Amino acid sequence: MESNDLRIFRAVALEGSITKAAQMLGYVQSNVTARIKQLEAELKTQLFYRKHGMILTPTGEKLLPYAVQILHLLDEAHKALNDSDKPTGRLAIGANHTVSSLQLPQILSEYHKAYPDVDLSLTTSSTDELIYKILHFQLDGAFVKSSSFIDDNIVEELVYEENLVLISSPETDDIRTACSKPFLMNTIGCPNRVNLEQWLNAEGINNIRYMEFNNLDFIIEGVMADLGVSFVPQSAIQRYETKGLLKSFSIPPQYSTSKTFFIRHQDTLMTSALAKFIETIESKTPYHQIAH
Amino acid sequence: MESNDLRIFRAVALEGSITKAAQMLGYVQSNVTARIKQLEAELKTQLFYRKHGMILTPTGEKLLPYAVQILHLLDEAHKALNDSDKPTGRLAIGANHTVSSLQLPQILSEYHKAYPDVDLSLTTSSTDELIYKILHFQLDGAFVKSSSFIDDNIVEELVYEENLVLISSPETDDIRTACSKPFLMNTIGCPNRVNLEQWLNAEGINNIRYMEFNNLDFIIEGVMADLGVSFVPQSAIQRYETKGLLKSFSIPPQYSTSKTFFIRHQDTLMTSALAKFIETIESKTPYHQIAH
DNA sequence: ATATGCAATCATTTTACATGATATCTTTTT
DNA sequence: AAAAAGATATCATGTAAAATGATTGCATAT
Repeated sequence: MESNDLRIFRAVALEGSITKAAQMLGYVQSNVTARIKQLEAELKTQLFYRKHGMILTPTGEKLLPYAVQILHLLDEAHKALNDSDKPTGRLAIGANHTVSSLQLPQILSEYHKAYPDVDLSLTTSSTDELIYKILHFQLDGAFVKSSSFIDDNIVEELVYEENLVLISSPETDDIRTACSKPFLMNTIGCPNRVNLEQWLNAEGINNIRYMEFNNLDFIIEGVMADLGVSFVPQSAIQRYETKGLLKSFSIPPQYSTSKTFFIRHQDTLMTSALAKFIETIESKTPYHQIAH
Repeated sequence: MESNDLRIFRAVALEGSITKAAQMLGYVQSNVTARIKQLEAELKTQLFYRKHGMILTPTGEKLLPYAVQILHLLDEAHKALNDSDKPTGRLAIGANHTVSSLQLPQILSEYHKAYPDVDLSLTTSSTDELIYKILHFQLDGAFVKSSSFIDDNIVEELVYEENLVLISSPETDDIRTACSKPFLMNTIGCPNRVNLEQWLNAEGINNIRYMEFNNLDFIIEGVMADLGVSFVPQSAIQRYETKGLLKSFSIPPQYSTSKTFFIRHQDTLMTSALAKFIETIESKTPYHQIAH
């Protein structure tokens, strides 16, 4: 019993006539006769009384609601897939710990408001793990900091460029004094920290001490309390600096520029849910260009 | 998109592999590949990522639940039809006014208790209309009084034989006196009335007056109040006669025998619901034999 | 009694499905 | 780095099921 058998069965049942059903379906009458007889043989039961027309037997009446529902579902399924203007389904996004706290909540919130039918999921993990999941199609895309991923299957898009500054308590006189204090930083592997170390190296500053914090607010509070110094997005501390709660020092752009990328598999199916997500990213950020 | 396409799609989605799905379905690998590609072409969308295995795309994930449900319903439908030991569905029974009030409620009640999953429907109307509905498969069967229906498509079965008696008030001396009173009878067309008239004719009694009642209890009350006489099943008045509330007179069996038949179309599909109904009738009545 | 409307039958064509062998690509093993 | 293993894609070919067109036969209506 296949769905087309049920389509023919339904037509005959509703029309009460093989001839009319055949016209409706665009078949020739003899074919409809054959299909119905075949269905009756397969189900080992009579579905119609033939009385100069076709009248459902009690068994046929049992089958009809199933036929109607199954055909309706087939129709629904077709619509659900082809109705691709309306973003629906699941959208699995990943993010490195470094990016999740700042722009991402805004982007997700705005996207969810615009497209509430999409089930958003956010996975926060290390960049390596994010890349693995993208290569295995477990994520539709991810926000990461570092670029150039070797793998040809990954396409990346710059979505945000931030300026990192060295921050310290207001009393600090100069950069070198600041650098003698402990650095309140994220755990190893954070790209900001890699940049920082490169600069410190270039300046010939060694003997650096770290204190590990994985929360930006804690870090800022710690710096204001003169627990140590840090290296954070300028935008995140602007309001504290204007109030005189801390002091910031700029370092050369090749070290201070932090780039956020949206990466995805080059073969990801561009669903409307994903397309609209990328649109949302772009609308929130002045920068965007395709790399690789 | 037909159900077999979905069956193949489901297997590939669940196995994550065309090769395994093919083994499971008893197909050769290349066929499964072709079916999936064809389905993707028909739906104009990609359903799987190919990464040394098959991984559902977001669109594929949308389709899967439909496929699962549709295939489940097909299975259900098949079971519902072949599970013919268990009476279910609708059973449309008809009855002439004459029979509906006595044995029928008992039969229906007993049947419903035994097979509560059958939707019983009872249509009370004239014998002619009952026969029309049976010939057009609008009723699965009907209880009627008169026999021999000319139409070859109707089969009949005797289910009940009753003895009709002439009843009158206790003071009535003999049959002829009784017959001078008005007859309280059902409307024209009632087979009992036909029998009665045949006997009266044979006895040479004319000038009969009728009063029409379509309720047996009213008739009996009327007779006890000496409003007139009547011609009713002996079983219905037995308890009144033993109390001396009325008197009954027998007439020859060729006129007094009232037969109830269960008739149906010879081509009615013998569902288990109908078979069990006929069993119930037979168990309630000592008489049963196939006629015609 | 005749004509009409409808389903059944059957020989034939057409289409879609299934197969088997082979190519191609990816991942794992050596 | 090379080879083997494991997976899907492609293609020519075979096969079975579906669809057609013409005709027959039955039941209803005029």
